[in-house]
Amino acid sequence: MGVGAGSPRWLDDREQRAWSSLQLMHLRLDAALARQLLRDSGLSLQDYVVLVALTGAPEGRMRAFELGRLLGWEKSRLSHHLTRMAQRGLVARELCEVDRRGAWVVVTPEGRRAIEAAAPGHVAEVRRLFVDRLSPRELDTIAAVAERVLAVLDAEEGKGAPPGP
Amino acid sequence: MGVGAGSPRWLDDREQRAWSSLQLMHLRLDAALARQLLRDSGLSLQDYVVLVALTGAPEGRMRAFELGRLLGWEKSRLSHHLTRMAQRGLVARELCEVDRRGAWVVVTPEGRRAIEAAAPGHVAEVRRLFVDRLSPRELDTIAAVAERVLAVLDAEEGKGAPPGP
DNA sequence: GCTACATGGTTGACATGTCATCCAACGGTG
DNA sequence: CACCGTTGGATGACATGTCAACCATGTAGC
Repeated sequence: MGVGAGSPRWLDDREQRAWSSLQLMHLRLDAALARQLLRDSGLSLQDYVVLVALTGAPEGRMRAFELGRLLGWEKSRLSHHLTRMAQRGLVARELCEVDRRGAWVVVTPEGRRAIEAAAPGHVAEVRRLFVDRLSPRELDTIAAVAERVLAVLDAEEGKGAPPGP
Repeated sequence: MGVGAGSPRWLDDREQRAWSSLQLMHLRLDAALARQLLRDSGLSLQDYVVLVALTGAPEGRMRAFELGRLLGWEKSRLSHHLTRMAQRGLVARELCEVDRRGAWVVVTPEGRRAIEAAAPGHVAEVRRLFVDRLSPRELDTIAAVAERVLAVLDAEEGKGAPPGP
C-alpha cells in the first residue's frame, strides 16, 4: 500500500526529539499518577476519570455511549470497566426508558464519596509533576496542539484507512 | 493523610484545558497508530519500539535492563513482552558472559525484516497525524516541556512518596 | 408493514500490563 | 572467606484492554 511515491521522509532531529520525549513523558507520568492514586485512594486512573465525568453530569448520570465518546474509549472497554466498577459499588446501571437499547450509568453515593476523597491528592500530584512546571504560554501551546490533533482524528472517524483503495 | 495544610488548589480553566486535552490526544493518537501498525504490519506499537531500540544499538543487541530503562518499562513487563516476541521469532535472548545474571536481547533477521517493512508506513502516520501539524516552535516547546517533566520524574525515583516526613 | 441497515450495548476469548515474590549472581565489608 | 545488601531477571496470579461476534432495538426506504 501507499508508501508509494517519494521517499518516506524520516523524522529529523527536532521532530524525533519532540515525538519520543512526549511519548516517554506520558508513559512515565501516567504510571506515576496511577500509582499515587491507587496507593492513596484505592482507585485506578480509569475509575477516576469515569467518576469525574459522571459527577460532572446532571444528576450524576450519563448515557453509556456519551461517556464512551467523552473519554475516547471503545464501547467494549467501557462495558467491561463499568461491570467491574458496579461490582465494587461505585456506579450502577439503569435502563433507559426513551431508548430501550440504551443504559444509563449513575454514580452511587459511595462513588461520590470515593472521588471526593481521592481528588485533592490526585490534583496535587498532577500539579506537582506537570501543571506547575509549565508556564502559561506553554500550557496554551499544549492545549492548542492537542486540540488541533484531536480535530484531525475526529475528522477521519468513520472513513477507513485514509489512503484507501 | 497528607492533603494537609492549605486548600488543595484546583486546576483553573487554562490548566484544565491543557491537561485534559493532552491526555485525550495521547489516548486517541496511540490507539490510531497502534491500529494502523497492526493492520499493515502485524506488529504492535510495543513490538515496534523494542525493535527500533534494538536495531539502533551496536550489533542489534542490548542488555535487557538497558532496554527497559530506555523505554521506561518495568522489568516484568519487558520480560513478558520479550518472551512473546521471542516466541514469534522477532528477537532472541542470549546469556551474558561478563555478568552471569544478565541477558542480552538480540534482533533476529526476521525481526529486522519486520521493522524495515513497518517503519515507512508508521512514520508516515506519525507525520500525518502529529508531527506535520506542528510548527517548529511548537515542536521545541513540546520537547522542552517533556524533558523537564521527565527530569522531575527521574529525580524522584527511589525516594518514597515525595511529601515524606 | 416489510426488509435492511445503523446504533447501543454485552459477552467471551484472548493479548497485554501490574504487582508481589522469588532467585541467582554481584559487590562490598569485616 | 563469610556475610549481606543490591541488582538483573523470570514467573504466576491477577487486572485490564482489544477484537470479533452477537443481540435487541431503532430508523429508513418503498
